[in-house]
Amino acid sequence: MVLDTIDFIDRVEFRDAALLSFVTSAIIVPAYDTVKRETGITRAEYLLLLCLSHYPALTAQDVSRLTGRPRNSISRAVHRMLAVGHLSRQQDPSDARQAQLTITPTGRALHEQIAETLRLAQEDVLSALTAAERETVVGLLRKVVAGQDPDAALDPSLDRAL
Amino acid sequence: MVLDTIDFIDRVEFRDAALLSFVTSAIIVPAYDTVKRETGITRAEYLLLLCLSHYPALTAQDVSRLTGRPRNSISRAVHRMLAVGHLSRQQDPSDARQAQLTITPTGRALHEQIAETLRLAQEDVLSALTAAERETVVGLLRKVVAGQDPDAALDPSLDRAL
DNA sequence: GCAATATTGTTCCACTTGGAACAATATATG
DNA sequence: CATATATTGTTCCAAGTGGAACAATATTGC
Repeated sequence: MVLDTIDFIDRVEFRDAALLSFVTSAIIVPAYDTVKRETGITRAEYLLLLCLSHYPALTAQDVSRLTGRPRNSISRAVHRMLAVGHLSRQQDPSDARQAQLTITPTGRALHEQIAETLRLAQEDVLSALTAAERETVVGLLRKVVAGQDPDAALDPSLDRAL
Repeated sequence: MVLDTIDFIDRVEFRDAALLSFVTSAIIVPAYDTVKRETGITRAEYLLLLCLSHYPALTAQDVSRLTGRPRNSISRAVHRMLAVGHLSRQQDPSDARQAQLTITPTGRALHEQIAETLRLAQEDVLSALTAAERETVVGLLRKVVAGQDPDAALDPSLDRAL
């Protein structure tokens, strides 16, 4: 029996979603495995660093909403990253429930290493396209993203695949 | 603080991968949650049914390779689906180690229900594109898939997102 | 033909994950 | 102003997951 994932995808009832999923996974999965092996960092932890490296300060709740991961996952990630000094936490004076999280220089350095791994994986997979083709795909994906119901759009967020 | 996942994606170091991931998740995650809620079916189980509904018979190992999930996950899924009568197993006479798996009518019906959920979610998200645009994206994604190293291509498979 | 190696499917276990309940604090409502 | 409701972050727990070791069988190499 000849088994070929690619032929299989072509016959699936939701082929377009399967194609998207396959390409996404082809980038994300190997890259994330590399990150985990090289740094021991967990997915929630890396999403946390990613968010904090793009905002001056965020609460755990902010990160949860931005990434679509539940608050307890983020809470765990915050504690681990605090323990190894990749971020710092400052109690919010105006609201005793929440704390502002900030990334430290070592956290930022780690983030840059991880981002580079992801970026390389992305280039590796997408190099099958010419520059113009890639621009076309990106443009159309942006159109899809822009077309989502804004309320619903926050939900899928970066969950699961990224 | 204004938090917008979409703006965030635009600033990420690996933006194209993030876009792909977002669109994939926007389809897959809500659809899969619906499937789980409505049918109680697990991801490995649904991948199993999906594979078996597209091949006359497969071994557990075949399914593992097609989906990229480890054999023990498939083994568990096979036992659960056998228990509820969604598939049948027949010992291979030519190789006592393996068994041929076949989907039953009830399994096929369940698969069709699940596939319809996925297909609707796909249409919902991708309806932001015109038919021509969608064809363009699909064509370019196929080119990306075709451009992958065939050995590596089997690995990401349907893992993680689908 | 036999020993070494590979493959299939399973069990076991350690780990990650996310839902639910919770305490502390803040906000809304009458 | 007091009570009801909402929000933040945490802990606990049940479930899913995948690596590793395993027994049974097949294949390979000498």
